[in-house]
Amino acid sequence: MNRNSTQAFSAPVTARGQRTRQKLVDAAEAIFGEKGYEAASIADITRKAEVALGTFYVYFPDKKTLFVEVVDNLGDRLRDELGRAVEGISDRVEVERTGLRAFFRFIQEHRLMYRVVRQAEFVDEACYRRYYQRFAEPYAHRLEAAMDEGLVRRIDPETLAWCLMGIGDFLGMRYVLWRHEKQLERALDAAMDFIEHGIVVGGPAPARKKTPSPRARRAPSRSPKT
Amino acid sequence: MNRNSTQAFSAPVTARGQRTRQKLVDAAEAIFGEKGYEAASIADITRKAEVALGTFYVYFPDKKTLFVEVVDNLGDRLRDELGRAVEGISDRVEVERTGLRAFFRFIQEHRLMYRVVRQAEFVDEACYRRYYQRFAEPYAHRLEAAMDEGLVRRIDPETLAWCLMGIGDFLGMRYVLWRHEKQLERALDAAMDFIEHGIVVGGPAPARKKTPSPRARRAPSRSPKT
Amino acid sequence: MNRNSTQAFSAPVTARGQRTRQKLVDAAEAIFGEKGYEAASIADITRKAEVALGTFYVYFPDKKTLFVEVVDNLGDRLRDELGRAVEGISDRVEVERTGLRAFFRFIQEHRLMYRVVRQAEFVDEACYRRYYQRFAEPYAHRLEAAMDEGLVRRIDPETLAWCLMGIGDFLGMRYVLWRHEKQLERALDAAMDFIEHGIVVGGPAPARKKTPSPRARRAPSRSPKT
Amino acid sequence: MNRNSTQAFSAPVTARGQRTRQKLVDAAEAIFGEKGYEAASIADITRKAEVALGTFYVYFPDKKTLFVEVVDNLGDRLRDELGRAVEGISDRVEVERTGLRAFFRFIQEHRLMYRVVRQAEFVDEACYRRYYQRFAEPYAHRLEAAMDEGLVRRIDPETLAWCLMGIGDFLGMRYVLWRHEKQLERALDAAMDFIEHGIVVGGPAPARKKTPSPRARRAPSRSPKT
DNA sequence: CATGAATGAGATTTCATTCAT
DNA sequence: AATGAATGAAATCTCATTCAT
Repeated sequence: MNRNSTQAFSAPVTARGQRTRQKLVDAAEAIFGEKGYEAASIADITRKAEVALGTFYVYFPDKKTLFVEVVDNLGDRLRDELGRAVEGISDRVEVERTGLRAFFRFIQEHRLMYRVVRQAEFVDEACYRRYYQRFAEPYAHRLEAAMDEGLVRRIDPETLAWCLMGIGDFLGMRYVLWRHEKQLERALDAAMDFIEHGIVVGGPAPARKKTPSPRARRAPSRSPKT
Repeated sequence: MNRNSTQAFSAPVTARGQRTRQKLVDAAEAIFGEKGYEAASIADITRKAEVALGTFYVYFPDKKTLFVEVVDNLGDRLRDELGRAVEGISDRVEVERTGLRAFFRFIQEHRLMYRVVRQAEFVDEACYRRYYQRFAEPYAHRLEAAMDEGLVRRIDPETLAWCLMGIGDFLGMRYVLWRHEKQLERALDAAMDFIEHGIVVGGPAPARKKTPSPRARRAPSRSPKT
Repeated sequence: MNRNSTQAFSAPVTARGQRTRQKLVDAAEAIFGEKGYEAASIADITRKAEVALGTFYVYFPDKKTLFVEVVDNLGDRLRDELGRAVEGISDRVEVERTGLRAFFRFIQEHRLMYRVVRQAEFVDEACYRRYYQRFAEPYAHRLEAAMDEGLVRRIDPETLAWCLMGIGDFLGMRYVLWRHEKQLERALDAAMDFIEHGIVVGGPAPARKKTPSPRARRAPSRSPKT
Repeated sequence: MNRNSTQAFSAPVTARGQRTRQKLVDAAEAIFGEKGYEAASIADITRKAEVALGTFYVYFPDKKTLFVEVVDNLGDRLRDELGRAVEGISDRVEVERTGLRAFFRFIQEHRLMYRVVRQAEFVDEACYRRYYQRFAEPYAHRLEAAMDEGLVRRIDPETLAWCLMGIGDFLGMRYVLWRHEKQLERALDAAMDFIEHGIVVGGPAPARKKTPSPRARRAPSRSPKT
């Protein structure tokens, strides 16, 4: 059925080739973000990149491969940008606030691309997970280090990392993607208040609590210390 | 193209018709969850529903309309289920914990359908937003009421609602969809610890802090250097 | 990669469907014969059949399947036609002559189709072999029966069948396909002369010769019996 | 489209150029045999020849031209090889046997290329006919000469040549290409028996029978029953 | 109400060929 | 002479939707 050859895929490596390839990646970023993975056609991408249709297949074996590359690129850039943003900040709370702010700025600047990631789930699940896990793991490690230094309360670091990512993601969707940016700063402050102190009224954080059995914690916080 | 919700479309209303319609909705739920919106064909759905291809168009004007109905159904059911789960619980923290747990159970039981929602963004954005806003608004109201009663610290309720939704969403993805359910309870406890008390070590929750101007907070306030 | 469903292919079975299907098969016969397998496009076939392009895929999963069906059809018809032609003829030589003549007539009437078979080798080798073997086997059996009755000299029947098929095929190519039909009858007579008596001058057929060792037969025919 | 053989095409003539050209022809031989004309791509050929894609068009104006050259080469080599094989053999029957054997050996050694010829029919019919006619004509002449010398019965030489070619072709397909080589010698003996003496039992070859009118021969002449 | 054959626009992908280097 | 990036026409195949029964 498939009379394909057995050679691996190989794309041009000259400078000119690199330029063409980049044009395609950039165009894909824009088109995927605008229309979504399925609705974006190769023709859309090559038209935007101002190359011929066939040129696409000189550089990528198929649409999915390019999509995965675009998503991975996005992840790399986001990671680098956030890393740069919080570099040198020692106050842990300030790291979170700055990181969150940098994340929102990144979304603002790559509004279209950000939407693309959600699509990845049905295109290439591995790539989808990779996108989130690439952050979650180092994030958890840094949080754990902060806990060791006494800068953050001791909470299972992995869970905490995913909670904070969820907060960032949803606020980004609500206040950046959906264009309510006037409320963004207010929301950021409110979120930081929540992240710092939680929802419980007046309670100090319990000191050394190991994750308790769920039942035992029914009445948790009314400790005299408050 | 845009025959939105004001459809001049009229479908059978007999009992038999209702049954056929339901078969289609149920089948669509399964197929959309399994394959995603684009990859799911009408033929897939009618085959699963055990009706003829043409019957689809007796009940729905097009594929998108059915998809939107499925997503809306999903949202309604989730809302109802969570509502039922926390009904009658007075302890606010317990409401959160129970709600989170009910949400995870819902995902477990509708693993495929959960994935459908993310697809909605590029199919019908209104429906996608509706899905989240339907929760966010009442949630914010209930949180505000709890604040009024002094059960929850005063934080911008809308922001808080989206933060909590983000936490639930990401933990659900990480610990339910990605099948690490053995860690689910531990993660739930850790998350509740975070939600209750935040990340800051030992500090009491500040009483009445109004959202400060962003610039003013550049350096953490307790620093005389500012 | 391939999000195909797992259901087997199923084509319409109504009378109308049968008619459409036949139109496609007939058109394919003509187009394949005219252009060859590769050069014949689905669009060519549906255009000739006067149906829409998509209709093709209602009846056949792909081009190859239709091609195989066409070749198999051709083989069936040829077999039936030759069978009918020689039915009731008792003189064995006359059977050969009549069969050859019927074969030539078949080619004349299905000139295009006949060319198709040669293409099958690269399309579906099984189908290609089937085409020839379907004849070779019963042919060899009938020849063997004729040998048992003393109507034909005893020669390995399978080899003999393939020799006779080769003769028919090449004469058909030379004198029918290549349009030298004026010479056809003369060629038929010459071929029959050869088939009946071989090329050796004056020699009677050796009576009971079992297939001798190749070396031993170096000087074969100058036996006194001649 | 029709730049047939009178090409205004000029290729490099240096020694280096000749080497490159030969690499391409050799590679094409292999690739065409393996994949068939249509499925073989220029890229396949240049990859195998270890030259750049563009180099192809330095030596050949298009794919078809190279294919025709390959087929013609094949024909030339086969003719030469068979010529060499029977050189100096005086016994006519032995010439046939040796020629057949040499043909089979040629197929064995160029198994893939043999298949190429059948493809030629739809690529370039002239080349296809040329392939067979190049043999048929000298073959017929030699047979006629043998008849003049009384070594072979007098049968229309052209017809006889095509019959013998058909026999060789079909036996080659059946017993060499389809890998039943263990039976090859036996088949060769059986075929020679048939070729020498025909199928008719015991009968002496009729002496001077001119091709009779077809109608007159309806009933075999020796049968009183008619 | 229900059916399912028919439609055709549109998507992906291949590859012979060109041409600037 | 040789290169290989770029081209775009053309082919296969899918599927939402229509409509006659």
